[in-house]
Amino acid sequence: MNYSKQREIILRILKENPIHPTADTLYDLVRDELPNVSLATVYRNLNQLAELGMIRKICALDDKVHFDHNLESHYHFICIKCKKVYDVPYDVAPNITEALREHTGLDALAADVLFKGICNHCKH
Amino acid sequence: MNYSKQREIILRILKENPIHPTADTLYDLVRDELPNVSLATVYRNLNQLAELGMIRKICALDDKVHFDHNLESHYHFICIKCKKVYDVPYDVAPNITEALREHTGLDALAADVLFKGICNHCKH
DNA sequence: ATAAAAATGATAATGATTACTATTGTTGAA
DNA sequence: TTCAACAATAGTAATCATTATCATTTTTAT
Repeated sequence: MNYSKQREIILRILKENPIHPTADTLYDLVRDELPNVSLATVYRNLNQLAELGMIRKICALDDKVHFDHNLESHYHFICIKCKKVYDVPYDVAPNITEALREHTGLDALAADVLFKGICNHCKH
Repeated sequence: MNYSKQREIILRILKENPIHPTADTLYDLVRDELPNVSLATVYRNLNQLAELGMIRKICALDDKVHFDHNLESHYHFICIKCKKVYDVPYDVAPNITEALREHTGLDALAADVLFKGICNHCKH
């Protein structure tokens, strides 16, 4: 994978933002710095970075894919009103992959936990 | 919601099948009994039934939505090779909604857990 | 400096899902 | 039972997120 300014900026902006943006949202953010960037470039780079394990994809609702730069084990909470995705600490459900193996014999490569509800901001 | 033969058959076939089918797969199954059914009807009914809480949607990969007639608390395992979705018992990660509240103060209306890996069938 | 490989921007294509519309089916009351 | 109001359907067009294509530009190793 060769260097590209586009990829560097995409990754930096994703890292700066705790909002777990979609490709579309990230496209808008990147365009502030790089007005001629193509939406295809954003998708291409996000998929490449995810493929390399440098970022993660989050399948949050039934529609758009969100992206997460945080590689540590953790989970997510999506607000069904504002659609924001929040991080949830690993401690909430630790060792579930081990529990899966004990209970079912299945080996999981990944465990995605997604809570759905209304965030504190939208409650008020 | 008025009765319709289409909805009855769609729901019955979903209940008969443990495979967590997509709308597309279900469309094929329903057409065996009701050759003139429309794909739009399948989508419309699945969404209505999900809206009413009579079935559940599973956001499994980044692409298609799967449907689940099992309303009991349980989780899922998707095989990254054959794409089949298997049920995982609730015991593997019990009380995670309570754990979420204790750790974060957030109230979750739902908790979706999706393990990814290779199923025993595809391993051999 | 340069040639090969990789990445880009622009846009067309894809594929899942939803919207639209004319028609048909269901329902509850007269 | 009949009938009007309304819900649901089949068929198909439209939408929208994502991916593919391709000519051009950038990166990189020699």
